[in-house]
Amino acid sequence: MKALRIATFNINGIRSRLPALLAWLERERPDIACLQELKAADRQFPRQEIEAAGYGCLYLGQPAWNGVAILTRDSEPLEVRRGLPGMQDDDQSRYLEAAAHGVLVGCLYLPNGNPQPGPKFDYKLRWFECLLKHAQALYGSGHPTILAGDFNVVPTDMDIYNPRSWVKDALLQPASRACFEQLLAQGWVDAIRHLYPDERIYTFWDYFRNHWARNAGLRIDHLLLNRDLAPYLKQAGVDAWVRNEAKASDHAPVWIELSERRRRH
DNA sequence: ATGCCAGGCACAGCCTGA
Repeated sequence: MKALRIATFNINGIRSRLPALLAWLERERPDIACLQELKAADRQFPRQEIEAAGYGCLYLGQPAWNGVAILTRDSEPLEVRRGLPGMQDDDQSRYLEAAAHGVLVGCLYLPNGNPQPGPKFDYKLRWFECLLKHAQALYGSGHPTILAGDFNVVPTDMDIYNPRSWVKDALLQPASRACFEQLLAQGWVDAIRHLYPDERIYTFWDYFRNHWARNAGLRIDHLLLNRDLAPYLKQAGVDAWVRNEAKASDHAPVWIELSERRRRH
């Protein structure tokens, strides 16, 4: 394993946010970047600009909504899968899987699920069940694997500034949290929480109510490592400076750094 | 209980996000 930096970023519109994306790539130089909420059809994806920045890319878009991409520095990602197994008739672009830099990467944009209860929440749980099934296979695959993306789940009350005002939100529902806990029960390591067990760390601050200035955030973007990759985890963090820029996405990038050698067992 | 801000599209008010 070579030292790697892997990031996930819900960009909230890759076309309107392209200058911010390029500035972030240039400053942070992630080896692998998973993007969500492209809000662009494939023919609108800014491939040339991203390649000019030194990144190969795979993308699964659709007009106006959703959309995921995997960017790899100085290389071409090898596509493994587009779409989640069991969701073949899903018309929403939410999952892309690729191999790059010796790692298998699943880039996901889990459904929001609001309002709940209702069909959108049912769809979220159905999608999550398919993810759990696929994640189980990936976990024991023998390949160093990461699941990265916007999971649209606040895992615990420590992952939100104030759960009371969100108690009815799909992101905090016991059923949503139970699915996330099932991922952890499979053995996946939540990189941020593993390295910072007691800290309040957020990845999303909505545009309402001055939440960014008040640091009233949620942690919903996650990087999960399987048993073959977790021993290499060295560092993790949030590029909060991105959220402070003009016309920023409501999410900030989250990243991990892997070391060349195993660090733990 | 609802709107708040923002992107995208049908380019004018909706729909969606979380």
